[in-house]
Amino acid sequence: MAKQADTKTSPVRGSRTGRPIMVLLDLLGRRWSLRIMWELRDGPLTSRALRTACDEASPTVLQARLTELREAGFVELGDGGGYGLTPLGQELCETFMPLHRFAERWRR
Amino acid sequence: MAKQADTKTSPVRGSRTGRPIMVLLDLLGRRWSLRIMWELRDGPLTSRALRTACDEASPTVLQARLTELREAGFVELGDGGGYGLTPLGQELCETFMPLHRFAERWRR
DNA sequence: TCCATCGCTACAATTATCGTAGCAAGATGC
DNA sequence: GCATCTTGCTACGATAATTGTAGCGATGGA
Repeated sequence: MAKQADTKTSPVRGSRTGRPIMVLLDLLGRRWSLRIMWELRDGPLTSRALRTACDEASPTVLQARLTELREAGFVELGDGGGYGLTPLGQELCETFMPLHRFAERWRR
Repeated sequence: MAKQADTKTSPVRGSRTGRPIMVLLDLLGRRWSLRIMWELRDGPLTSRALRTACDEASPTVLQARLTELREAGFVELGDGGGYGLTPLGQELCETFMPLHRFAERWRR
């Protein structure tokens, strides 16, 4: 791969300040990031199952997001295969849960 | 512009199902969407002030996001100029507030 | 009138994402 | 052994999104 070396996902694309909230908003603002977290909320999925859950999103970008989310510590590759949320990732995911109710109200 | 006609932002790029949560995750998963909501949390900003707050992001995409967020009902253009959150937008923004605390803990 | 700022747009260059195909490694069955 | 399978993951050309710079018409003061 050797695209993103060792830091986070990149020299923080969306913010020069490096404030954690900006880094987080940028990371989650990339395509499929939020969706991936959302789809993993009920438990681990294999890479292909995740792809199916994400409307057959291209494996290229899915792999990229997965790597980023893994480096961020939100997602991990289970020993028996399959991607799942880390405890930290679950915590983050629960932060989004109110979004579900909000979205339902919002559709009108 | 005439790119997105009258529906939401597009025929729901990130999801074919049209489930509100997917539409929302997709909308917020576009670049600068989350950031814009975040920067408007303390009150309205002029388009240029918002641009400054968003690390000089290009006005092209900022306008695009602003239009989408306006069509979604989260942002409005105040009578005296300046973009601000609608009551609905404030509600959504408050949903993100826990993210701030989370991000601070996460940076380590 | 001159100047500043407002919201907003054009346009080319650069990135990111898509879509399809396929790899190597590890199971499983025969 | 040896065919399958499925796993995580990658290559690569085509397409769509984003960037950066410049500037528009309208509005409001001096």
